[in-house]
Amino acid sequence: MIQLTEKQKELIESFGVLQEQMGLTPAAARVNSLLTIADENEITFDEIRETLNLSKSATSNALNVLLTMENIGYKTKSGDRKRYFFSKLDQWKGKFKKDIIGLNGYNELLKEILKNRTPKTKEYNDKLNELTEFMEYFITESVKIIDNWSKK
Amino acid sequence: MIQLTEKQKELIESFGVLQEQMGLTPAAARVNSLLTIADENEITFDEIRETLNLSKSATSNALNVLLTMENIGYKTKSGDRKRYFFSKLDQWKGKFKKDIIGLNGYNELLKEILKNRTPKTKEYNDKLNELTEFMEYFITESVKIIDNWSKK
DNA sequence: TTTTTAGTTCTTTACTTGCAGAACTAAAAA
DNA sequence: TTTTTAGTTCTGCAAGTAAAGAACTAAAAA
Repeated sequence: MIQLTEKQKELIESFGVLQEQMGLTPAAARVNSLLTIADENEITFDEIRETLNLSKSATSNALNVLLTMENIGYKTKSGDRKRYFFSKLDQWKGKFKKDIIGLNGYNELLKEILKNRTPKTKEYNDKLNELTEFMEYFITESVKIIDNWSKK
Repeated sequence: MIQLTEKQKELIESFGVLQEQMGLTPAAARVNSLLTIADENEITFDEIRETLNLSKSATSNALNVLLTMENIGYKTKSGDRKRYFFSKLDQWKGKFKKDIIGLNGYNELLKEILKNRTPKTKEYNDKLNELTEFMEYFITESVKIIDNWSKK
């Protein structure tokens, strides 16, 4: 059982809620929050289960989701079968970049919509065109921004 | 009933799927797609209902969701009680900006987590600190990018 | 005044989700 | 060889959602 201050419990809940809004299940959001907030950086399956009052299945599924998203990782210790889970913070920049580049797919569809529009609605088509150009601009410039940070 | 080419039907489906992934319900996603793709820029409640084979309630709810999100708008014509719905494309830039500025809330929480961490895990705390600095940098730079486009 | 129009709201149903609890498994320990 | 450990997978349920259909409503038309 991981000892948590009241403040930490509170932070786990609010950070948990934020992450639910970003698509995680309640259980996965709490596990990720715990690993981000707790003083001990490496926490075992059973400690997580006990601390968050989750069932084994919920714990197992949450951890596996977070592992495949690479939000967390784990290490092992020789002569010890347990896995020690920890929060990975360094995937953030990569995720930002991926999300932004993902907008390309959206933009490609917008362009195809534009290509297939009647020429009669010029005003609307112009707006649509401006939007695709904006998105293209935004994507390339944002990626530049992110890459520039890494160079600092 | 709005006449649609096979290509348009196909585009409505693929654009619909994309928008479901962005959080819209299937019905709302199709309505938004229809308003984006159809040749006629202004479409009535009943035309939408018929074209997409939706119930009145589904149509009503979808339209109201899209209206409050400001994804669509409507106009009226004097001596005609119907509302004529259309796709708003110009909200996109604003939404981008809002989403990015919304990251501030996330970042504030990360900062508070950092403030409440034990000083013992220096390496981890440093990473967390770099993350919050990166987010701050990313937010201000992205907003600049967006504002620069508007000035062009 | 009654009927029609243009929707909205309520009720019910089919389906999905998140999780608990129990059964299971594979490796290590006893 | 049996038991324990460290989980995973399966089953079932409670709660939540999306949408159909029907009942309703407010304004306009007849």
